[in-house]
Amino acid sequence: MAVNPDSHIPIYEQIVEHVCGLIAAGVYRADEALPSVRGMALQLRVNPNTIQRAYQELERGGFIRTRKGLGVFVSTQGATSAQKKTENAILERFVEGIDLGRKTKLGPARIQTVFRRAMRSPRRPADPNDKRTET
Amino acid sequence: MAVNPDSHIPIYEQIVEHVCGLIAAGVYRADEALPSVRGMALQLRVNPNTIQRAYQELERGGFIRTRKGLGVFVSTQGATSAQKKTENAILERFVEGIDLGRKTKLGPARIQTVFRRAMRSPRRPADPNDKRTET
DNA sequence: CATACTGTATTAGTGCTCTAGTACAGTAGG
DNA sequence: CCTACTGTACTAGAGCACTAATACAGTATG
Repeated sequence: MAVNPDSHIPIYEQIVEHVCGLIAAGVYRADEALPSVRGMALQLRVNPNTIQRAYQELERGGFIRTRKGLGVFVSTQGATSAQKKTENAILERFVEGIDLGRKTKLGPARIQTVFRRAMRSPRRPADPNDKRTET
Repeated sequence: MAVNPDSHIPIYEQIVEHVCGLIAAGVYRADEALPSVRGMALQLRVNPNTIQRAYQELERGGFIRTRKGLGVFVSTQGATSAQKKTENAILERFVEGIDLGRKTKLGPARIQTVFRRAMRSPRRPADPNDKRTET
């Protein structure tokens, strides 16, 4: 994963969504340790404080548990919570798009066509408006 | 339309998308005048400069033409351009959502289910539209 | 020309994000 | 105990995006 500093979405939020996705996908499992604050900061080339803020939000969301001196661990219900959150995020994106379509008087059929096209597109191509980036 | 100042999307960009949608929908037709910078500012309760910036971007995108002392007008190809742009915006939202789903290992069927649910939801403004009822 | 409307430019201020440095607190292991 | 690793807290500052106020410039009309 690489952070996109040009996005209007703050870096710490990009990280939150990224890590949340990894937990939801089962890359990090319950009770498994995530990279340390400093380690992750090195890895993503951002300031440790930025990571800390992301981890704070993840803890507030109940996805992880942090323990001083030990590290950061996926919480027991982390995976299911993350999955729920991610599904909400997906729903939100879809509703946003559909809303746009309705506003410009596109019919449902047309909107669905666009969706099918989106399903076919393999992966997000590099975009100036991109909100998240890949590893 | 109500602007959402709490969004991480800048107000001027919200306005750009909004006006673009109106043009695409045919609410404003070719050569028709849009509300003046100051008029729109009053209407949306934002600073005229914010409107100006939105109009600047719309002009750069070729959707409108501005003339000192006269006003702002929908360009000849404004509608078709706006439709194209809007469809791209929709596609982008969909791809974003789908991408999220893929990252969390959701199958296509599951993703489509979420989409259907989104299609059913009548309207979901990500912002409280009725947050303040000023004059 | 005077007025009143248009859009434009410039400058300033506010708030948020991010970075940086430093210090503190808990745990593990030699 | 000492060291080295964990997370945490705090302060200060730079940079940037957004907003705001004000002054400038062009057009129409009487």
